[in-house]
Amino acid sequence: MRYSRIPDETIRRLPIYLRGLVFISEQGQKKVSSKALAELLGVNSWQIRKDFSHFGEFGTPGVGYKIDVLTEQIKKILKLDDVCQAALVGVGNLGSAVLAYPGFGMYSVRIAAAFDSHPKKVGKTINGIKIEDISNLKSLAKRKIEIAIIAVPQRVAQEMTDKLVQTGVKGILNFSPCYISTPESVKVITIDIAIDLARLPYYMPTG
Amino acid sequence: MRYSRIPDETIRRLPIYLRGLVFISEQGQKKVSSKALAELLGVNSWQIRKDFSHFGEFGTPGVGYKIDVLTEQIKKILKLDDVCQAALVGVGNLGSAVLAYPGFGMYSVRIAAAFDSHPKKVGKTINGIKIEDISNLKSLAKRKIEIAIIAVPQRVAQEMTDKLVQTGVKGILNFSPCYISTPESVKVITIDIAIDLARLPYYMPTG
DNA sequence: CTATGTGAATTTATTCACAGCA
DNA sequence: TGCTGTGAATAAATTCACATAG
Repeated sequence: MRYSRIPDETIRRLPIYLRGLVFISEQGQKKVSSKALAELLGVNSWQIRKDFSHFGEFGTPGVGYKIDVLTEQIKKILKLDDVCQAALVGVGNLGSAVLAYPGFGMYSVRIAAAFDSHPKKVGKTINGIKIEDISNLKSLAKRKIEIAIIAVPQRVAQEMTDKLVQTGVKGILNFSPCYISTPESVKVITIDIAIDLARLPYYMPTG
Repeated sequence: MRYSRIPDETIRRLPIYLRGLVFISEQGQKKVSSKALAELLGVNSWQIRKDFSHFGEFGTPGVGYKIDVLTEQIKKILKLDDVCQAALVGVGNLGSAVLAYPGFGMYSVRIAAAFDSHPKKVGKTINGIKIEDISNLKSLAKRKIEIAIIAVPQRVAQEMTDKLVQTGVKGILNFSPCYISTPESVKVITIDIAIDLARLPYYMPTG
């Protein structure tokens, strides 16, 4: 079933597969079977094959998948073929951790600008990125930055979002622990680092 | 349909509802309708009602839900009625941000210990928590800490996990960007802060 | 008249089992 | 023989429509 609509759940898993493929590739491997990838990632092999089947056939029965071909395909589906520039808004504890995080490069995303409102932070350089004053946010339009990562306190999250939308940002990764409202055309993904911890006790054996 | 098995997706959403309820409560409200809560959180009202219906009936038709009753119920379902102690392993950039994060208290989780292997960090105090050497990990068993948050490099994530399992930890929140293997009895939830960013371009309009 | 709670319908996702290719 | 790719079967989640309660 080539090129049917790709289920959202499959899209959610593709970056995980990508991470696994990069890992295996770094170990010098050229090919991988769905079974081997599944074991590395803690998922089922048939799930992987079904997911891949939604956007083509590039495995070889009896052998497996060529890692470079598969990696390229997944990046293409996720629209990660070109390097994408992102801006960070809010360089507090969490924002600093995001700025220092090495894992974005794998997904072709580069943090190219950082903003904060605190005078003590503005002007400092972290990881090669100079922190700019929040009033500079409007320069994003000219700089062709279409992704923003916000890590600001809840009380200013919506305000920052509105400003970002005005500059023409098309996607926001929201680390603030609240819903932020945007036009249909601006996609938001929210990560609340506490919220997953909250369901851990539910799954833990009692006693 | 009282007390049927609660779907996993409902469990995933309960902490979000809890966050919303705490927010509304802080504004002095005592009651809330599914519609008002839905608007605050950016979800559907029927989804909220359906979710709640899996574990009881405590709304009043024509009025809404009493916030305190609902909050208590959700905490009970999630097993968050008692305060839960957690240990942090790995006080790097991300670990420090976790340690400073104010949002865990809402879910009755308190970070009670922190560990690192780096001699420069051991002995320092962050947010009232003194960082201990990783060799002290075995003391967790005596201290009745059953939740661990790991934020260590991938190459030592499995090793730390194995040690934590040995101390009797029953749940792990994993910020390391890799799958970690545990016995059935130890629940793992993984958060890779880069992985959600990777699917943002897919949902962004092209052009 | 308003808002809950829920059966039924629909949509979506997972799992299985195996045909078919290298 | 080993592994992919996929229809069919199953399971799960979402959405709707409305009876019912305050």
